[in-house]
Amino acid sequence: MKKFATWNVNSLSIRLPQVLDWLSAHPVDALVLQETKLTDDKFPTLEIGEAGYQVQWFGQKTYNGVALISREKATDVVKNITGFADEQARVIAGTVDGLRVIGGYFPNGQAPDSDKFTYKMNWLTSLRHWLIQELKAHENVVLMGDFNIAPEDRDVYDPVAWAGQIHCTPEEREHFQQLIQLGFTDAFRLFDQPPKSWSWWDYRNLAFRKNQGLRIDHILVSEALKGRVTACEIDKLPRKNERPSDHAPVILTLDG
DNA sequence: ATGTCGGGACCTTCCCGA
Repeated sequence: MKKFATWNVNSLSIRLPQVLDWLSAHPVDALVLQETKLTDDKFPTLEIGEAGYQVQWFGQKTYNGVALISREKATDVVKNITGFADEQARVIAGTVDGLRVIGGYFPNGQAPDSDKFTYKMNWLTSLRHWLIQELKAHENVVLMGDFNIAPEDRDVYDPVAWAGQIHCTPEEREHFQQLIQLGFTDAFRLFDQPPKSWSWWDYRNLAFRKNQGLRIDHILVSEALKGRVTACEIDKLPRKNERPSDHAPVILTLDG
């Protein structure tokens, strides 16, 4: 049995103790983090090493930043999308125990009429082209992270209010479906899930208390892995911590 | 409710991004 997870921590400086606590309760084989918001020289390699994990990291000042934490050292590490020049640190990929693990912090996009949305569309197109190559090179691929896309209306607490809004536009959802068409499966939807399952709740408006959220953090598995998936769950517990991230971790369990 | 966070700088208060 193997376990993989993704978590947007919204600043690893603030959240490191929670990440270490979480790892001791959930000793996963690999965990990808998003929004570390740390330059590479400030990355807490020592603390993560003391917890018994290897780590690869790729960050920048103030914004973005990703990491791949794993029991076994990741090899063939790639930072950002090959073939897409990007100022922003958003992707880290590595091979762990024969599985290609790709962690992504997809652009937020801000608003459908913004420059940031155009960037998001270009980023998604480039990601897809690169993934075609990754899928040719690796049979077992796990693509996970903060996609900043709610794929369907059932992934949105108020689909009417959010219709056409960022995370829910037809263009973003089309990009998500194009990833699925590469041969990926949304592991969360392989199983019956509680209704109103979200992975993100706005800090504002008492959103978590009212369970007003979106499912925008995902774990996609390649065709060869689909039959090995035995569970995929959102762990809401860390969102109840005293200084929580606005995102909850998502956990994948594989047979064998 | 444009309601909260986190980081950073023109730094104890504002701005941006989410």
